[in-house]
Amino acid sequence: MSEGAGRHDGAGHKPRQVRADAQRNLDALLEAAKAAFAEAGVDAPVRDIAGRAGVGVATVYRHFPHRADLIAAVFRREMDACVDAASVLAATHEPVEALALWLQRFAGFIATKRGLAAALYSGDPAYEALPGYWETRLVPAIGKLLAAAIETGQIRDVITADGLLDAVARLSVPAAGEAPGNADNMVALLVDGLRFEAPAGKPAR
Amino acid sequence: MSEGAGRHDGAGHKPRQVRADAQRNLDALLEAAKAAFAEAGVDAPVRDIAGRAGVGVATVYRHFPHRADLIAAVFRREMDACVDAASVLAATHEPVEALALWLQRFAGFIATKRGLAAALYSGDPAYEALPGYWETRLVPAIGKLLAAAIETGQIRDVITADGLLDAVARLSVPAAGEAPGNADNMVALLVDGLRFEAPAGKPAR
DNA sequence: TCACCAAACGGAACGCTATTCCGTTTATTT
DNA sequence: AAATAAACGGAATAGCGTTCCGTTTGGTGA
Repeated sequence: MSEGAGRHDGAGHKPRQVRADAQRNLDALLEAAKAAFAEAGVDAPVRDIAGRAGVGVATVYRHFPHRADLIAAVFRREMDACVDAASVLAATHEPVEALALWLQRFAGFIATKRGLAAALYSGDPAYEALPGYWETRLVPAIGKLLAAAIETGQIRDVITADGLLDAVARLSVPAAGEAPGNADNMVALLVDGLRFEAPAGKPAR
Repeated sequence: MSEGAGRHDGAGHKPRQVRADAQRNLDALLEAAKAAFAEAGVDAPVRDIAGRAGVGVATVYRHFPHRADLIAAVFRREMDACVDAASVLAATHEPVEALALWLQRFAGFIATKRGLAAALYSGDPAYEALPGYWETRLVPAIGKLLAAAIETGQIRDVITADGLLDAVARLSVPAAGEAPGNADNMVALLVDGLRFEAPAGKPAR
């Protein structure tokens, strides 16, 4: 969220600071967009988002040249929050529980992304960088949780971080005409599957 | 041909035949839509499609209440063509070759459906019936080809018709930043994989 | 053959969207 | 406090799906 506001950058002659109100608006915008997308899917109109944030549409377009850029920014931001949650959970829970909790958190994250999967396949160049971000940030995060959980001997070492992440994501993408909340059950089942016949553990429940 | 139209309309009578021009326009429309979708993806504007077909937009909406209905109709129509191709290929080629050719045909079909996968996940109710159609028509078609090919002993019996169809479809969905034509290679590889160590065959190449 | 008429038509009109434009406001600097 | 460029809001533009409505036309019964 914070980036190095360069005091002496090589090229700039007049490194005027970013205006405080601009930064405030940017934050409000991202927050409003997140809420709007969760409520109405990624098709939420730009006007609505601008209205929620209490800014004009031009402000939206100043920060994000295209609507898709805003979507991508919100998505990245939420991925970052997921990544951060991983270390917090790792520090406050037993490894296996941390893994399970994080997967539920991640499933919830994906579940609110109605239409995002569709957008990703739309061919819009704004989304091209997202899969790379996924690899770079999420996979290492879950990788540590998974490794730690395996380390305890309570779950089996039968899946890669990448594979687990992908599976949970697919299970969590909302399908037409499916009861919501089912994804959570399926993810839990997955974790129980990992626990099954583990060297030092027993199946849950 | 034998009734006083409107006087006593018996049940099951056709008060009036479908007008010839209406049928012509419907055909032209489906053809134009198919071309437009192949060229510009499923987001092709209704106006463009109507223009290609030489009709007004109202004519489009008379036949298809919503744009999505037109997309679904074109999709179904092309699925039917695929299904028909299966029996033709089965009658004119050796079983294994027929299977391989049909899979290439199917891959080409999916490859032209830019944005269709996205549309399917959009939640639009017009698409809800398509997966069922898929199961009902395509799976039996490939099932026969696959069974016949296995029968020859030249390929292994290690995959279901459903699974094979699904795999080829996934391989063929155009991905952002991927070289086109790669899907064909991957599908060919899949067939070679089926041939590998088959009782009565040898790996291709 | 011809007159009739509902089915079918074309294109303008409507409402909603993303995106751009431009005159005004304001945070920051001097 | 004045100067100034960044940032602003909202109206304008452009393009979409969908609807409306006056006009045309293929089939039919006479």
